[in-house]
Amino acid sequence: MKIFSKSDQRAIDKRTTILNAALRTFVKRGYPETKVAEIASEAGVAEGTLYNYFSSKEDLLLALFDEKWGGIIAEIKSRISHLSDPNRKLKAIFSQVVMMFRKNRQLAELFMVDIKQSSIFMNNYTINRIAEFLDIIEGVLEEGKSKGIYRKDLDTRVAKMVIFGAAQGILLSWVLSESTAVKNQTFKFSLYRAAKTLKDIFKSGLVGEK
Amino acid sequence: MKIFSKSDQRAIDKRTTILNAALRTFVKRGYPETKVAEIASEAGVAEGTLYNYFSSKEDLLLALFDEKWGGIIAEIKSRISHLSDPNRKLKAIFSQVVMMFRKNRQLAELFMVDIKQSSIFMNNYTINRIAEFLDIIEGVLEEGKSKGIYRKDLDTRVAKMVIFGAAQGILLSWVLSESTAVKNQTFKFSLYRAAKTLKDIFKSGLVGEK
Amino acid sequence: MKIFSKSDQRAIDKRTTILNAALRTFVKRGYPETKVAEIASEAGVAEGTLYNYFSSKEDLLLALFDEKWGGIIAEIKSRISHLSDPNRKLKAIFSQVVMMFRKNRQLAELFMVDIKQSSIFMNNYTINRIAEFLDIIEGVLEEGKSKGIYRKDLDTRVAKMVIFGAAQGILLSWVLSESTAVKNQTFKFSLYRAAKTLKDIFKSGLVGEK
Amino acid sequence: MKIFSKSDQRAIDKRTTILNAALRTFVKRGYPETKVAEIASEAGVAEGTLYNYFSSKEDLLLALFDEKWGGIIAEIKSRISHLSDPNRKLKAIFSQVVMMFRKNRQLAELFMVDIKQSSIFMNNYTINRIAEFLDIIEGVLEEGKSKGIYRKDLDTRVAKMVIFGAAQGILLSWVLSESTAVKNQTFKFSLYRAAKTLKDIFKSGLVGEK
DNA sequence: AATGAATGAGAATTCATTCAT
DNA sequence: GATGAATGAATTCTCATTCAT
Repeated sequence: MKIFSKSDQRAIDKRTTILNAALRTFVKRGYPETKVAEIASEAGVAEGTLYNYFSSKEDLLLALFDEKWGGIIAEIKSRISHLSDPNRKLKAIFSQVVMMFRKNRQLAELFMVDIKQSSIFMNNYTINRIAEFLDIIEGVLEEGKSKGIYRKDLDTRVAKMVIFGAAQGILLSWVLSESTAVKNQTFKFSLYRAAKTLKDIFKSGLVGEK
Repeated sequence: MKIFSKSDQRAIDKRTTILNAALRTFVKRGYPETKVAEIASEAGVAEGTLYNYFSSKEDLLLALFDEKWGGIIAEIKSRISHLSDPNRKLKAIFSQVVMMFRKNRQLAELFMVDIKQSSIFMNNYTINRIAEFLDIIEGVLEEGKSKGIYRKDLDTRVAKMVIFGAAQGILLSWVLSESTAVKNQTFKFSLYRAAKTLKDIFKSGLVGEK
Repeated sequence: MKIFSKSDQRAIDKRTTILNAALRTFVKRGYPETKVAEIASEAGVAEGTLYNYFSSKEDLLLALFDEKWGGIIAEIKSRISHLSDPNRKLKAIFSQVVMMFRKNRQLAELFMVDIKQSSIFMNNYTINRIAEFLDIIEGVLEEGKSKGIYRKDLDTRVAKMVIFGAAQGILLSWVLSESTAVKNQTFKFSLYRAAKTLKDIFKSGLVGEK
Repeated sequence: MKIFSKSDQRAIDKRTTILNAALRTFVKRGYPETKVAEIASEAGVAEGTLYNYFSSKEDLLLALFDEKWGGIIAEIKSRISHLSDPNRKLKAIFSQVVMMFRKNRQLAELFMVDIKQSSIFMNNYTINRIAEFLDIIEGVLEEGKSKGIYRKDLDTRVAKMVIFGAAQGILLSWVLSESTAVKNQTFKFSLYRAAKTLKDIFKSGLVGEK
């Protein structure tokens, strides 16, 4: 069953090659410092070729965000669809994010640091993409409220931001923990330990289980 | 007791004038889109003059961060020094941050959105300044642990990031809540209500008190 | 008697197809704004194919000029060969040009406006082609002088340029008369009326006959 | 009586310097082939400086056209205001143009050849500037008609284009007469002789005086 | 100290042409 | 002959910073 013709395949390969080269280079230099020439060179194509697949340097960042983020969202939706307990759903959401980012650390750096260096960060499009993720969380929280698992007075619209922010904080810690700036600190950051702490806090607060 | 000579005073005034002009302009346009000429014009001085007080455009952002952030830190330290209960200290920290940002919304936008658009974000210096704030939180958490108020197994190095991230999430919500992209949503964001939600979650988790 | 083989014929058709597509596109966008890709698309062939028939984009313009202009010259020569009166010859020359351009307004625009936007305008080749036309006029003028119809002191080398320029002025008027810039003017340009004015002026000057 | 301050004067000098350098370079290479870097170098300033005085390369051409053309128009208007005979006025107009271009041959080349290579040629602005000149001619022709000097049936709207085109033809001849393409021709073009021919033709047509 | 004109390095993007298939 | 993906040279304009006045 051949889905793609040879030339389609070639195009797809090249597109992916360029996208991956862009990811590596954006991460290595940061978005603004990355020169188009460098991406092309990294991908082993001419600069012009790059513009056969993407309309601009920023489009490259947007495409990267779109594809990778879309993949995460899809995976999360698929995972939590099998679960009924809101607590398990939240846990699944977080593990999925953590796993995803562990598998591709560059992605975490790109999303946490570089995506904000571009004007696309404030685009409606990007905001809506992030909102998708927030909406999943809010849905779970609402479900938990209606099932009597979460407190009745929980403001889910705020809570989702708290959770999102907290997760961001964790990821930022992780990213920074290996940056040169904090490398010399003795503290060894463990993403799994951090996720556990996060879960504990949201489960029962800072105060002990008692 | 004269501390500053007249010319010193004039210099300080001009420095402050420029700094405030920079703040307004950075907030209005975003850091990368802000032209030095615009800051100078906004401050009513020549471009060259600006360089008598700051070594570069980035230095301006750094100075802004430094002074404003430093003020917040100092204020927080002063406030919590009178308190003994870690919970109250945490609350004081948050209210202080919220009040500070409420008073100067531009500052919130700058720190939440623009500060990351500059490479100074990853500077050791900036990280250390943020670390100062994180250390205050960690100190309170550690104090709470030793006093038996917080759970023994709380990973304070992670928890401080969670708290910081959560606070960032709240502030980002607030900033975005009035962006054009989400303006049409009916949800009216209240910083106070959000702060309460944050406190509740950290106090006892998502699950209800009882 | 077969002059062209089937494949020759096909080739000629394609050449003509491309040439006509180029004419339409040059006229629509102007020479510099016309992209080779657009001509190819308009002609329904691949970009590469175009280079099997023409060596460059400029060559396309040159060929267009050559063929169309050559056709006009040939037609003119044929028409005036039957006439003996220089005045009638001049008139025939003008009517022929006017008719030619009326039939293909795009051609007029291309020759009046776009041909000058290419460096080929100053090519020896192009100049010589224009010179061909000028020489026909000069020939008629000389004939008129020797027949005693035109004044003895007429500088035919100058006069031919005057006539050529005047005709250009008329054509330019006509082209511009429908440009947006002058469309709102009430003046409705008539190419025939203009030709008559031209003839009258050259026949007896600005001053009235009597 | 000091009209300009020192810095104004400096700015004006530099503006003029750049404008003249642009004129020389446009003429030498043609507009499209002229690189901004070359103009800057020719003017002895940095490239950036050029953009302190003109907003773009095209603006430079426009300014050149504007100032030089405006000067010609103003001079012509001044000259013919003292005359009452339409024939003398027409003659004055032509001599003025010829003198102007003789004094600055580069200008003639620029206006006849290069100005059309830019899209500004079809700008409303440029067309209106040219229309100014045409209107002067039309005014004289109308005056001649009402004074009974020119034929009653003269279509002045067409005639002005004929005259303008004829003048253009003359100037083009002159410009081309020294181009490499026709340099080897024995014909030595005389602008004065050409102007006389032009006048004769318009005065009494191609046919002799009597 | 203040000025602001001058600087010039720096980079994204276009598009005619080529050539492997 | 036809294709169209790949090429990469080539160029304008920006703007933080400098420095002569």
